[in-house]
Amino acid sequence: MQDHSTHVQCSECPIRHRAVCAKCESDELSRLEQIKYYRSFQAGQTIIWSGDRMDFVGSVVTGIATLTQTMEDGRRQMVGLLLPSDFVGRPGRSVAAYDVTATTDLVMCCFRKKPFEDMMAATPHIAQRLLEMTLDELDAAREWMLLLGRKTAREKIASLISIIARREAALHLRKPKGMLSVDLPLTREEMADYLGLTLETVSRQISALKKDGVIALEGNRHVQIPDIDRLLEEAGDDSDGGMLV
Amino acid sequence: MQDHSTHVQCSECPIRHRAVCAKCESDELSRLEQIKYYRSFQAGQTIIWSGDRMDFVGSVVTGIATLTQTMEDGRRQMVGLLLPSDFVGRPGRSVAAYDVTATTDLVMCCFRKKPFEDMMAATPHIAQRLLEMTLDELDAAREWMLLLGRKTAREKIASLISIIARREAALHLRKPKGMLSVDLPLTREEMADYLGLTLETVSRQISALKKDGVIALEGNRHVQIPDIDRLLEEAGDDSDGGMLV
DNA sequence: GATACTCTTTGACGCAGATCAAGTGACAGG
DNA sequence: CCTGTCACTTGATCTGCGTCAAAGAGTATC
Repeated sequence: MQDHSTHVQCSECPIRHRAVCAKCESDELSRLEQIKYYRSFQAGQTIIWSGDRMDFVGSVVTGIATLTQTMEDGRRQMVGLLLPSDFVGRPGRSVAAYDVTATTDLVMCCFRKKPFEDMMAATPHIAQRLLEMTLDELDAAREWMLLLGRKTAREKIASLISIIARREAALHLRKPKGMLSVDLPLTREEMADYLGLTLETVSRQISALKKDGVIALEGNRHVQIPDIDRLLEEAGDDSDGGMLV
Repeated sequence: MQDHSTHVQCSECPIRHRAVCAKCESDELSRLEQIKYYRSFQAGQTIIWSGDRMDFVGSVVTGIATLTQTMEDGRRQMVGLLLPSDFVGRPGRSVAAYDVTATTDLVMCCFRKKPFEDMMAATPHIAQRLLEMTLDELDAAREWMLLLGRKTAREKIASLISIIARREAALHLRKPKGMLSVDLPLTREEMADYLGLTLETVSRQISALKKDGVIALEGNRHVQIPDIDRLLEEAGDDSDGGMLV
């Protein structure tokens, strides 16, 4: 697979940045430009329900969305956390498999499915880029499975904070230096759904990490990390998880 | 994405069946034929360790393999179960991210990475087929996350049995009819690693399901399912999971 | 046929995290 | 200012599953 990532130009629309190479596919790019459109959602709004017809794919421009699965009796498990530039929707399927919810105000860049699929069939780079993104998501899902299946509540919380710190850092393209400081974009209940815990346990473990000096809280949603290595150790990860690359 | 699956011809090599369309890509197919080779492994043998250099991709021809992640203190979580025709290895990465282990005697059809990637770049169908397979895996991973995060031990066991039943049925292209009967290709410990439990809990819950008449055991590894709907209900799934399609 | 494996089952007990419940603080609206 | 709501914290208690331990069952080796 050729790497075109070095000469990608990013602009307002993340799909331009993530899914195609600007230099090599400029004509297809302009066709993508023609079929794209934007949708806005308010915090808390459900974008689409599992089982609904879904005739678009898209990527998050600003804000945060979640994918969740719900059992009949109401038990919920988050299975995806979408930050800006993340992709939603599956080419080749017309029914949503998960609830997609905006947890903050959110702007999404959408493409109607049919023309997007046509374009994908015509331009190999898009399919290849999408494959790469999907493989990354699969890796993230497998990391998540280890967390859900084998980590303690304390390790789960430490993992979540470091995952969010890592993703925010990657997003802003800045190296973490000095005292790291992270906004948690989720409520305690959403964190619980992410981690397979109850919200009470989430709250208790955050308090415990704070008492032990692993993190410091400023308000409820803002976390400061005096020692990232300490946090990663608490998370039970055997590597730095790409944090310091 | 065009659907060529209807006129695929399957033969000894699953990659032919799963990754490309025989009618449309016959010339590329013959090139795939030229670069493929087979490797055999014994039950229990580790195919590759996480962190090792991995210069091939491949797909399982016969037998069963697992992907597992291990924490420093030895806690293990299975993150992938590979049945015949499943694909291993990630184009664009040269280091294995998981331990890959043969749990039964196994034959794998391999392609050296470099020529496979060249071929993928040259033949769009391969990338598109691989994207589809990866998206399927991602869906399975997300179902698995719900299981790990929110299901009880009993539901986990019932889910595992129905998952294996479904996949075996799909493999043999036969509709389940009458008394379903399933071979569990995993030890109790491997099931525990799949489900995020201990082997003792797995054993206890299997005994409980047997006592309650949900399943019947014939030896340790062979399960009979008198009532598949009952089992699916025990699994906590809200659909039949494609069982009866 | 005895021994030594590995895989599995079953029992007794303890604990991490769920459940149930009460209380705090921030903020909006009347 | 009072009141309601929402997100969060903290406490008390319960329980599902993990841990530790022992023993049964099947298979291979000599």
